[in-house]
Amino acid sequence: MFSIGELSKRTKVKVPTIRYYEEMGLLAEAERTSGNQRRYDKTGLERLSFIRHARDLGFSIEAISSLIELQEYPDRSCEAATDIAVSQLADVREKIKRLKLLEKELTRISKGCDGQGISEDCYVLASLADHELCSREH
Amino acid sequence: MFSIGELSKRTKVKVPTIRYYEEMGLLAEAERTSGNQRRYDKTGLERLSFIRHARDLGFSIEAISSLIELQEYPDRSCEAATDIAVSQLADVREKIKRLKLLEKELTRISKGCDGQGISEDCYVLASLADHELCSREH
DNA sequence: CTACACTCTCTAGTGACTAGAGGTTCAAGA
DNA sequence: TCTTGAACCTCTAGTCACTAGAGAGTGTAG
Repeated sequence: MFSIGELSKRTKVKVPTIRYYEEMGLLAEAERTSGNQRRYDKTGLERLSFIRHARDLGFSIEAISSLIELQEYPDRSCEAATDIAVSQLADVREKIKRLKLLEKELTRISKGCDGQGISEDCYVLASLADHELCSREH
Repeated sequence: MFSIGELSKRTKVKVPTIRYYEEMGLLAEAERTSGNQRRYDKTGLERLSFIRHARDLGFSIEAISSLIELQEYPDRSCEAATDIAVSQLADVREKIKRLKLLEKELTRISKGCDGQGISEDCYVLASLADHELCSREH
C-alpha cells in the first residue's frame, strides 16, 4: 500500500490530477488510512497507468470512461473499444491535416517579413489583415 | 453603421464571441444607439476580420492583442510581429510532430483488433494498459 | 401600433486540469 | 515519547476561448 505521492511518482501523474480522476469516476475511490489519507495498491497503479497512457494518446476523459467500463466486463464484445480507437485516430488525422495547412500559411507569412522594417509595411500584419493574401483556404 | 448581428454574418464570428472580444479588449468598445445596442462601421469590420483570421491561424488572444498593439503604432519596428508569427509556427510544427507519433501509435493499436472478439482479448485495451507494447516513446 | 426578431447584461458551464488557502496527518530522528 | 516538517486533506477559484441560457429591453417591417 502506498500514498498518493508515491503513486504520483510512479505514474508521473500529478497528485491533484489523481484526485481529479477519482472525482470524475475514472479511478475507484481509494481506501483511506484512519487519518483519511488515500492508500493505493497494484490495482490502483495499473488503472492509473492505463488512464495516463490513454490521455497521452489524446483520448478524452469520456472516452477513457467507456474504455474502462469495457475492461470491467471482459466477456463483452470489444467492438466499442475499437470504435473509440478508430474515431480517435480519425480525429488525430484531421488535426494533422489542419495543422499542415496552418504551417504552410505561417511559413509563407513569416518569410514575408524579416522583422527589420516598421509595422506599417509589415507583411505579417498585412497578411493577417487580409485573408485574400492567403494562398488557399485554411 | 450596422448591428452586431450584421457584423457577425459578415465576419462569421458568432455574436457572443464578438462581445467577448470586446470585453477582452481586442475590439474597441462599439458605439451605441440610444437604446444601448452596438453599432459598427468599416473599421470594426476590418479589426474583427483581422482577429478572426489570426484565430483561424491558431494565434492566442494574447498574441493577437500584441499584434493589434503593433498595428496601432505603424512607425514602430515590426520585429515583435515577426517574432510572434515565428513562434506560432514553431508551435504548430511541434504539434504536428507530436500528433504524427500519436497517429502511428493509434494506427498500430487500431489494426491490432478487428472488434469481433471480446474485451478480455482486445488488443486495443491491452495496448492502452501496457505501455511496453508501444513501438516507441510518445 | 403590433409582432417578433434581434439585442442587452449577467451568470454559469465546457474540458482537463492547476494554484492556493488553511488545516491535519504521517514518519523519521532526537 | 516528542517534535519537526514534508506530505496530505478539502474547498474554492482560476485557466483558455468561448458557449448556453435567463430574463428583460429595442428596432423595424407591415
